[in-house]
Amino acid sequence: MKVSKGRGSKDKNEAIVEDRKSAGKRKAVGKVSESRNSSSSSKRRTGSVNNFEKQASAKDPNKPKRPASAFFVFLEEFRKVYKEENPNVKAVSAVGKAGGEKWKSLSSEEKAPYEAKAAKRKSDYQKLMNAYNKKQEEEDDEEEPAKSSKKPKVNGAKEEEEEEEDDDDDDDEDDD
DNA sequence: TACTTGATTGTTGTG
DNA sequence: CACAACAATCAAGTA
Repeated sequence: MKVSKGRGSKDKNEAIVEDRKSAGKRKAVGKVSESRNSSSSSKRRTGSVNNFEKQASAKDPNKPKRPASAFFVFLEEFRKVYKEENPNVKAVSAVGKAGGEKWKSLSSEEKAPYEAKAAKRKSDYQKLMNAYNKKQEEEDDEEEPAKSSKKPKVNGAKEEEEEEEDDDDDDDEDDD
């Protein structure tokens, strides 16, 4: 029991989720945002509140992008299938709609493999972030110490996240 | 930019 | 100070 929730009285994210869906796009909802709105002003861009920083963060080529969600993983495959069935349709919106519809049609078990894949990506993402984080610390010297200090392979890179490997799934193996 | 949904992230708010 | 929950942006596919 967590005494009380955060700022809002709504302890159910479901309610919000519904709202989000209702609105269609989660943009400028202005529902319970009165609070953070004061500070964030309009929208909290990418990380930084100041538009100035916005570009800074956006210009980070080393910054790992967000991992694809289960839906995106599914989309990747769906796109291929959709393309074969609809070679004429190359609009991303078409695949998005069709994919979204199909996605909802799938059962939890069917989404399971996709979620598993997405989960794996998430782990990798966190790992990349770890490296990215470190980089930020030693940015003072060199961004990529590839010649001086040579670090062949860091095996125990897992901080606290245990990664489960599926032998049956295709994974990136070792690179020599 | 169009569109999909999920996730990541950031900020706020209360205890 | 820390957790919790919301709120907004972004992630890819091509013309």
